[in-house]
Amino acid sequence: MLIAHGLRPTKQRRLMARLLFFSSGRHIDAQILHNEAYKENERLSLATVYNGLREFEQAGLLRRVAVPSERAWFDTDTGPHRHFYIQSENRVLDVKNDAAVTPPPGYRITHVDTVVHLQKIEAD
Amino acid sequence: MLIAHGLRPTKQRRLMARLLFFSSGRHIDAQILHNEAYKENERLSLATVYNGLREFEQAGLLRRVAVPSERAWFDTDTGPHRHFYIQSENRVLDVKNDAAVTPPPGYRITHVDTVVHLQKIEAD
DNA sequence: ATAGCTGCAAATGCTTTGCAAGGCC
DNA sequence: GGCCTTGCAAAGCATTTGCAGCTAT
Repeated sequence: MLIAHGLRPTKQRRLMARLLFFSSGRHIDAQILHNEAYKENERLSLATVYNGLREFEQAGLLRRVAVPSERAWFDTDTGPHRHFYIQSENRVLDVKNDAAVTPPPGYRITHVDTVVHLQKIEAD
Repeated sequence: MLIAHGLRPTKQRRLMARLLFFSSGRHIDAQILHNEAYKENERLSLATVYNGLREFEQAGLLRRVAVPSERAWFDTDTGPHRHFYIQSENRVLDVKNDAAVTPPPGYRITHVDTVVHLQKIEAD
């Protein structure tokens, strides 16, 4: 998987990949991933986690989620789908149903933020 | 306007309000606003701009836009509408047409990020 | 008068980077 | 072996905060 995306499969990157993709549809930030590595008694510097997440993102393995948090969130599901964000709990969830957006019980929608990402078309 | 939103109309806040709302549908961050203040030969500390933007946001005069920029963007239009974001130029635009999302000429859509903001419903 | 603001600088928190040491092909 | 990667610490940014002095009401 790493090789297929042009990344050398080092010990650290293999660990990160294992933690990230063992279960699907995960939402993580650098701290969380770093903590998980420590729980597995693996040494992994925080800087390497940041660099690794950026590499994975550029390789198309992760997608950055646009939540107004002070931290950067990544989603292991790179396909098109929407997110719930609970600011008070700093938590990110997937919108399961693709048709209707139904908030989880006990929560109400305050507002919806839609950002269409653009890229300049190169001239020939 | 400031008084109506519970903010004391100090010199600095009046200046910020003037810069922000003189024209409509503006997208700004703290740096931009600070620069504009300097162009008008007004002294306004960057910290005051940050604090002011936060106050304006909490007062409902501004809305924070969820772009994956390292800086926080604010929109003077607090109504529901969508945004374009051009990462390479660090620029935010409104989606004009409410029905179809048509990118400006010369740009193509890379992906769409939708975040539904939730809030916990307080128990009675 | 007095509660609330502002300015400055320092602190904070997240993220990136420089560089020497180590690992992968 | 040679080049890419890691780890650590330091640097870099954006943003917030502490506090003394100032300002609306």
